[in-house]
Amino acid sequence: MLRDLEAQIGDAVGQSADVEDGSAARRPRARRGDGDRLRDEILDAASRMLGATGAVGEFSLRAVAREVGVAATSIYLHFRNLDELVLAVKTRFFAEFGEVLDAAAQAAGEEPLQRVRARSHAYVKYGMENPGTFHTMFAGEMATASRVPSVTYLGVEVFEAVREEIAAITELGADPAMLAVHLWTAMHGTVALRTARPNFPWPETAQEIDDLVTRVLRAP
Amino acid sequence: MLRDLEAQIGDAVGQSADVEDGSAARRPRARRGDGDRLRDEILDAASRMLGATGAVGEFSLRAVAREVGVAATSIYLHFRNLDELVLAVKTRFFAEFGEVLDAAAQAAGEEPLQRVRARSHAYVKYGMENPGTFHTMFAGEMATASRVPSVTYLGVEVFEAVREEIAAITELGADPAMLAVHLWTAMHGTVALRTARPNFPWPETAQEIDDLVTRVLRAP
DNA sequence: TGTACATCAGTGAACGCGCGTTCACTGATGTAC
DNA sequence: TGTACATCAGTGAACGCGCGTTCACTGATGTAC
Repeated sequence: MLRDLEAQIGDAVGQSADVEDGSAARRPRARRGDGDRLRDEILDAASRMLGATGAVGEFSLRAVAREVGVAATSIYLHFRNLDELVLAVKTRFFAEFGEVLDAAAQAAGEEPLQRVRARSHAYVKYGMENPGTFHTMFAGEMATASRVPSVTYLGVEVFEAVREEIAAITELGADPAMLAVHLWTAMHGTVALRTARPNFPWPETAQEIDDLVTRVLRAP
Repeated sequence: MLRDLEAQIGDAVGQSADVEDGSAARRPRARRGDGDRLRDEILDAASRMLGATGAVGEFSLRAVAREVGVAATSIYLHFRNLDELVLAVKTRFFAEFGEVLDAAAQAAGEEPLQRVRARSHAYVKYGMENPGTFHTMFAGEMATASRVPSVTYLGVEVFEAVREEIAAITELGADPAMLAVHLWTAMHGTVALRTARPNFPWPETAQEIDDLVTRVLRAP
């Protein structure tokens, strides 16, 4: 009862009475049947954190719980362990990444070469603007220490989409799958190297991508 | 005295008497003026560990000390902190990497295109065979949590060497620096993607590299 | 040739911290009767 | 319309662990006299 009163006063003042530690305020508990809301909030917080830093030092189960404003144990209500949470984040990242690339291709019209070109630019743009996200998606087992095996095929749609568009370009005189791997490799390498060596005097990005795409795809 | 006796017995039997915990046996202390020997041993152990795993879970100052068979505090006799040790390892890795690439170019003869080709194959081969080393060299600040800034230009020789060889190829009709970046990017991406997605149906490596080099370097 | 002493090459206990995970619990809320 | 009760949505203390770093120390060995 005393606690209720304190809480009301706290709410009236716009803050809870005894929280002064700088972390997110204790979040209100969900309504009955609405329990999955916390799952979303955890996923949101984890995505935000992994997207920002690429997971290095600050990411941990406890850190996610702090960010959400919830007890560390509450994570276990929705994810079996940390690896499962990270896998969920990766899956979400890849879905978003795929949508961004598809939207870029869509905006480029019907001509398959232009679509591939747009896709390539979007790939690098996304990677450069979201290095944490990119790192989380691709650094995989090596960097995340996440031993979830199912990551193996995450991101295959990215490849499939570009392979199909390349196959639609006539007179290439080469295996579209090979060319798709070339392009994927080149775009991925561009992002990886540039984020790893930000101070190197790289050529202007758009020009490099255009030149790479042209060289990889032109007929002999 | 009793300890000396025990040690002698231990040596005679081929193991030290009271060490049974599975870690490396306590190493003998260096002779007077020979103190830098420990520095080398620490560097060796750290290189071995980072080269094997790419640093993820198992690497730590204390783990290095255990591997060497020395008290954790002894590391501080030779390195100011963990970051400095990691930087020393990276520097060593890049020196070795550069030598491997140079040797490959050397073995390919005088023809610059063949040298570039050999360099490219060696780049990918080294990366695929030493994923931990590769990751340590390039994942940099993002994955290692090492905030040493001087890493920025580590590996520039790798670029410089290939740029010069490309410049020596006549009738390219393009900026050699741009082409060198293309190749570096492509080889780097090949290693990065293949180690990140080992189960993807990649084309045969040598063939892909040859095709990539040809496409990137051929005149219009 | 002997010996006091400075130096070198380390050691070991302790610190405070954050981590993943377990366990038993709490208290609000919807529902069956 | 009232109320007992099951369920839901969490909490909080505790565990054992390994970490980076500090501090005061130890004991062998070379060297100056």
